[in-house]
Amino acid sequence: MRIAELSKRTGVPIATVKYYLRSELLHAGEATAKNQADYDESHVKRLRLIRSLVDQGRLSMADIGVVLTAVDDDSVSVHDAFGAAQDAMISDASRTSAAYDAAIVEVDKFVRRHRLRVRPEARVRLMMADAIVLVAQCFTSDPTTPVSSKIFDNFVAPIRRESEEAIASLSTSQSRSTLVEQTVVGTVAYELAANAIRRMALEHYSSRRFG
Amino acid sequence: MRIAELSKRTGVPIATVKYYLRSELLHAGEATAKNQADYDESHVKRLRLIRSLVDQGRLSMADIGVVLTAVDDDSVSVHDAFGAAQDAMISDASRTSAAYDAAIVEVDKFVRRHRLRVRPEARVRLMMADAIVLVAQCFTSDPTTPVSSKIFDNFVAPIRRESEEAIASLSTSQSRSTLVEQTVVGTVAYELAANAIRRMALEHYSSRRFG
DNA sequence: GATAGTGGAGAGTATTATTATCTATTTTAG
DNA sequence: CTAAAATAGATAATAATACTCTCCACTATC
Repeated sequence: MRIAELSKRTGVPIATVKYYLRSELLHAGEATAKNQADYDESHVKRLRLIRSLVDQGRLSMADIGVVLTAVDDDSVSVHDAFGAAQDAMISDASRTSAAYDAAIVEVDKFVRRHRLRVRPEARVRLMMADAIVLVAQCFTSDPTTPVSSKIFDNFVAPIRRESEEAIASLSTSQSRSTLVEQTVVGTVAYELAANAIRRMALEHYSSRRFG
Repeated sequence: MRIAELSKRTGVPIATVKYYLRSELLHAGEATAKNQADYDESHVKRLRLIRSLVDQGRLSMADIGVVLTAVDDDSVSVHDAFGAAQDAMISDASRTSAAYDAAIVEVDKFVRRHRLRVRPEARVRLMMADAIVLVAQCFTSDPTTPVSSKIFDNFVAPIRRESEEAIASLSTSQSRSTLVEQTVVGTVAYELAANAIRRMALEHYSSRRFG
């Protein structure tokens, strides 16, 4: 198909498609002439993936580039690619305070206590530390002393069950890149859904108590 | 305290504090002279809240303004303020496709099935619809036919338990604005933590299967 | 009494994600 | 076959956002 149809099928303006091509987020179509190229379903799929990461995942173009590189690089295993993609999906805020250092210690305890196989350098540890700092800052009188990671212990069991199932349900008949892709989008979709459900539940119980 | 100390205690640059004052996200200090004002703990607290919403909640200044208005307006009940704040915490993407209309129908079914007291106009419904569209787009061959909301049914029970507890644990001895504030920050903190834990669990099980 | 800090207002800047323009083709409709 | 429409690719322009800087007329402090 030509660019006009690609644009129509995905709802992404032609100028934006060209921009993604230039940025190498989208692979070039098959050239048929000096100023003609042929796009296929893989372009539609990739475009949808990019838009999902922009709109729902709220990733920057740079981070999307890292995620897509991880998806596409065949020399990297599924697990490593997924790790790289996950790292790219975590913002790089400053995180340079005493509270952070203390929070990181709590995260390490948490990981050990639950025997989670998480890389020591995995950025998801920073994400968890963010949460701990946030709770300390807004729910305690002294924001500098860290909150114990035990307050999150009750979350672990149900989340583990669900995520184990999510990984198990991936079909190995899929190509490597599709597996990574699905895990990435699945992460975004799951988080959206789970957060939405909790917000609904909060509104429900808030209504009962305060409404 | 003067602005320099306020800046030092919160890590927010003076120029930025002034910007928040101008934008009315931060209330003015008590004026002691034509060019002097006195700031107190309430300013420190508010500044931390703003930074949390910027850094972790990824809200725009405009949306933070809406949230803070809901927090501050004493004429609105805790429940209504919380609803307004939650609405402001959901992005306003386009959401104009056939797939969306179908997804919204699924969300309504979901809300009814679980007997959740959620306002018909609550924007969290759009958030849930986003998740359904995303799953349809990336896990099915035909992205236009909607995915059933039942795929999320298993999430509900544990999330309900946790959120019921979260609402119950709020101390009524707190001021109205503090209650709303804590629910807002709590939402951000919880989502951060829960998402982080799931990502850790995903890495764990991915490591077992693919590592 | 010199030096540094302050409130307030307005202008300036950096970044990001597009969107527009231009040129040299190529396709396509009449 | 030919004129209008579309395309690739490159460069420039734009819109929005979140700051950051510069002034100025004071005020505090050493």
